[in-house]
Amino acid sequence: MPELPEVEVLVRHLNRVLPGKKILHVEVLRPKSVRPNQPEEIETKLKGFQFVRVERRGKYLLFHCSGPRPSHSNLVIVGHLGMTGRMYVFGKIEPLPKHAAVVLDLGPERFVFEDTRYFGRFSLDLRAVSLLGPEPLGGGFTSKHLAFGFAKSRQPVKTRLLDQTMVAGIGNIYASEALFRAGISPRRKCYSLSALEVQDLWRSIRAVLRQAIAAGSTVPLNFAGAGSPDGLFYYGRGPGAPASYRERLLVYDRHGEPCERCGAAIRRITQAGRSSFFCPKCQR
DNA sequence: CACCATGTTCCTTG
DNA sequence: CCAAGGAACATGGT
Repeated sequence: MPELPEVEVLVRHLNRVLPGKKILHVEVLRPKSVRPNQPEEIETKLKGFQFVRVERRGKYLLFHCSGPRPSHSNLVIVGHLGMTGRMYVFGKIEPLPKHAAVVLDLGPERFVFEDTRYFGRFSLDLRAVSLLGPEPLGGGFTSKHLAFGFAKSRQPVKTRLLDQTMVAGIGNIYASEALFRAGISPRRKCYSLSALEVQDLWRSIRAVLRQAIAAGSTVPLNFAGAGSPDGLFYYGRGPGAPASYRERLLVYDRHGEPCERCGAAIRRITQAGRSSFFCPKCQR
């Protein structure tokens, strides 16, 4: 589920339900999900703490918590959804999902971090967060910043956009979408982009992310979905995807379909081991 | 069985 | 030394 817009929508939701809730008990069912911490460490350190607010940094979720006594220092739990992670607050009657990784007892409810592939995290390790580049929708991300990040790079621009230390939160879907919007081929070398192209791309990145957040915010999320916490948010383009979502992805996973703008067939290529989608006619 | 998947990190290569 | 590419991680869908 993991690019910036999806995490942003999730964070907004969690901020409506988590603040003020106290962690009465912690259960780590998948030790890998809390790495590099130990399960016992997580279970003992989190117990008794209370959620204050949830913050997003790139694709990371930062759960700010306060201790049971003022003498306790505050605590930040670092969450990341990986490829398949989900987080939600459930009534206790609901059965735990097959791949529940961490469960927090909140009293009448329970917070669940579920992660099929266990690429995600729920730890106390802030190192990766400290290395992140600026927020693409924040003031620290300017077209000059982007130009600087491209200046000496011989990487294809698509690959570079996925570097979280340059700018935080862009993933495989929105990298392709932003390049399509800007009319730039994913294969272009970073240093070859003109100042105007960089500015177009900068604008496109922000527009694409903003639109996705807006779309996700309008989808009726069902975080209490009975047995199917997935009814809430679908991040692909399958038959289960909300129409608003499907329509917004103009090139991603549309290999062979006609380009929305010119009708040419969308192409799929592999870059740095990952699929990129683009219109060979519109994007140069 | 083969190939694909929204991400990050580690190791190797050049 | 650095940049870039690829594999690994683990599971499920097609």
